[in-house]
Amino acid sequence: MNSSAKQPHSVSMDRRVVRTRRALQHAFLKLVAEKGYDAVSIQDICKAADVGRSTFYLHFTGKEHLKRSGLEHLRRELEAHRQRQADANVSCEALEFSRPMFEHAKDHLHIYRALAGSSGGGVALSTIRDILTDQLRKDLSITQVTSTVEREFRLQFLLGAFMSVLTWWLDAGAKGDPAEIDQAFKALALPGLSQAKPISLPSRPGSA
Amino acid sequence: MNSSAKQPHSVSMDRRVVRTRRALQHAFLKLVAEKGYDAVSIQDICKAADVGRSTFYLHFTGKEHLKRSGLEHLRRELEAHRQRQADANVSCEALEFSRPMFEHAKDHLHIYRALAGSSGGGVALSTIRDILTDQLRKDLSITQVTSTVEREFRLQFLLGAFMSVLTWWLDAGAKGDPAEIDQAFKALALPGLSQAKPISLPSRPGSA
Amino acid sequence: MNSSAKQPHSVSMDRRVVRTRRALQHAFLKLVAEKGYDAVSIQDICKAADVGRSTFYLHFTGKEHLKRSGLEHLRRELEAHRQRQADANVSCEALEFSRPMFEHAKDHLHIYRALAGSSGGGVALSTIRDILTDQLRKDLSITQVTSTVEREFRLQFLLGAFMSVLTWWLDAGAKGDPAEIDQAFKALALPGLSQAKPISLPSRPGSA
Amino acid sequence: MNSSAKQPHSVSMDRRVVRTRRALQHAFLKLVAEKGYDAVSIQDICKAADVGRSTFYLHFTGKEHLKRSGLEHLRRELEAHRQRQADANVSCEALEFSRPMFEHAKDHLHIYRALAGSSGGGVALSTIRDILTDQLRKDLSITQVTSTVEREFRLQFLLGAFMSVLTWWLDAGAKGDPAEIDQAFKALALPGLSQAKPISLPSRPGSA
DNA sequence: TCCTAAGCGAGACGGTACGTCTTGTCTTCCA
DNA sequence: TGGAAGACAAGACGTACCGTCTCGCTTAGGA
Repeated sequence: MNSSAKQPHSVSMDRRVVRTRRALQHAFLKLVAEKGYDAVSIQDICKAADVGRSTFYLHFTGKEHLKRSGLEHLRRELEAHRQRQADANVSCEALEFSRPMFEHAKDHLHIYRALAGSSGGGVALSTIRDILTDQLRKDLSITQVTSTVEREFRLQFLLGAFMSVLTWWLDAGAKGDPAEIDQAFKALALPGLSQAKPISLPSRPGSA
Repeated sequence: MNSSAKQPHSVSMDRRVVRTRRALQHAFLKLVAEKGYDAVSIQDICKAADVGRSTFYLHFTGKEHLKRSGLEHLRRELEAHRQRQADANVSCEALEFSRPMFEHAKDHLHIYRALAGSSGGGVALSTIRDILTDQLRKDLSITQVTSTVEREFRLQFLLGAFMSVLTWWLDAGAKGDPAEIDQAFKALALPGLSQAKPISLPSRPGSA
Repeated sequence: MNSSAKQPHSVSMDRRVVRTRRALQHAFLKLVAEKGYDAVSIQDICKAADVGRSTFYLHFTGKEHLKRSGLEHLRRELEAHRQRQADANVSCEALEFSRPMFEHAKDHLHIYRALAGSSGGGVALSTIRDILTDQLRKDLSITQVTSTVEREFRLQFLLGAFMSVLTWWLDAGAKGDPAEIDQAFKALALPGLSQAKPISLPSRPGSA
Repeated sequence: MNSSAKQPHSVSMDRRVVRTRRALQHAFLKLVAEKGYDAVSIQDICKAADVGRSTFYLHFTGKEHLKRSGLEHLRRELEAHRQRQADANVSCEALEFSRPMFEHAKDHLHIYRALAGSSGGGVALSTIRDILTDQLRKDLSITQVTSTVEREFRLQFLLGAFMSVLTWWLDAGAKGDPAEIDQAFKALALPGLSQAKPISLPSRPGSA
């Protein structure tokens, strides 16, 4: 009963279990936001959630697992959100990934600030980045860029820039309409991308 | 005797001290590259450096201190490198920070891969980022951008993109001439920057 | 429903209950014989008996209770056996307790080896000893020994010797006729007892 | 540095180590006397000795080890005591083991009561028994008894009786001269032994 | 050249946290 | 609706590090 994926969320799951997990996840977010991921011990979480430490291990294998359980939830939400966006908005311009992300972040500000803001140490940044990587890769594959290296290079550039901007925006309170920040981001990013000139790069920089 | 700054480097410093510190720093880099920063315990470092654990605490207050001591060294080197570059090359184009950085990274590849590569978990990324922030801020302050917010936004964008590209390049082995990757980076970054249109942003997104 | 004494054995007792208890007691004996009393956890017993752990607590208050429940059964059997012997055999020589005990042990060898043999750690030795103490006390009270202290001293001597011999005999497989070992035991014990000389002992060594 | 046997007792051993071990052993005895061996947790011992729990594990592998360390000490002492007795008293009558034992027990009453008395649950009884077994075996081997089985049988009888008497005597406060109780013990034991008649026993009751 | 101050190793020590295990109670769910 | 399943709190276990400390030995660098 350890995996959060085992039970499709509250389908015939003991109500105590639901209660306990929610308490743990909530306490986790709170503490991470306060002290940063590394400084939060499992004991802290249990104390904050008012849950016995052994009970913690009935549900999660460790701090890492608890974190991932939350992120998995996030991923599913984001994926759904993106899908809805894509369905509604046909005018699929380039860099489709950024807008839904900003919107979703604003909608779940408290979570994102804990997991992606500078408080909390950006625990989940790499996970979010992975999620976005998938999407962006698709976006770029349909462009005119032929070289794999060139494509990967642009991927890194865009994602780095985006994650940085996202974190900054979250830290600042995510004020304003997500559309605004998205527009600003694209204003900086697109001109460079549209440059046809495929800069020469070492033919095979590696795969790591 | 704890601070590395106390002694102006090898001026009348006991040779044993030098030996010990070097051994510790070397072991630290090796282990971080192998297992990642968090997974390296002080005990590991001492064992690898063949240094008594209590001796460690004669020189450093903890793992964090040891890391910073190495980065301080790096910072000074980088600063010097930048200065030399600036003196020699008068054609100060924009985004002056990137080129020296790529070069310095390639020159000290083994250190950078341990501290900034994905192995090692990017321990020093934030420190490097801080170093670059100072420089980039100066670069941007002389541009036409007036709004503080707009400037900060561009800063985040550029640094994020740069750090991402740098890490990627390092992970791939830092093949090719630093000038090449620098050129590629600027090709993506500059067009967006030169856009005069200062995108409207929430007047005061924050200060963090 | 906890006490085994509550129901006078199979008088209108739910057959499922009987089944469950028997399963637990059986598993208990098996495991004690295998690993010794202390090393057997309630979890082990339940697993071996294929009974839910909470069910265990419906019938017994703990491991100790389970053990006693078995011994109570034993005590009743032993008492009955003794009575039968006494009725049949009128030639009540001294040390009447030993013979029925050896016989009963041989008759229920598997139980005795688990509870009194060196495997199992002699869990029940003290209980058996208590049972025998009652009987022996009566035997001794009719002898010529007057001093309470002297009587107690002889009690301890005899019981200690008997329990030790019994355990040894059980560990060795309880081979041979119980009458033989009983005869041997008495041959060592009786001469000393028949000595009339009441050795001087500190008038009141205590009461424990 | 875990074994108490490694260092011949305070020969160049860190005084802190001596202090800590003594504190632990002392606390152990006290608690065992109070609550019985099983009910004493390592945490209790550490708290009572005012020693960090991790420090405990620097010296002992567990409760068992701590117990044995004390008994090892006891064994050496007893052996020495026996030797002294044997040297002084040439009139080596039979059953030489009992007298020194009673004397030693009286000399170290507080230890014996904790480890062998009924309070404390007779933690060390089996160990003491083992020690005595060696000695008694020698005593019996020089008697006229030829059969191995017969000899083993007498061994069990005597040891059982002796341990029982010893425990009883300790529980009662070990009042009186050790010589008195020893004399009483021998008065019960010797007549049976001197009986020449080697009772028939199953030729080979086993070896366990 | 010596000898004195330091660097150093070894490791004892009290802590904190870990992940595991067992116990006895209490609650949910299902047949 | 009563009993089985199992969630739960409590707390001990043995391990791993941490940071502090004391102890002697070695050794470098100034007298």
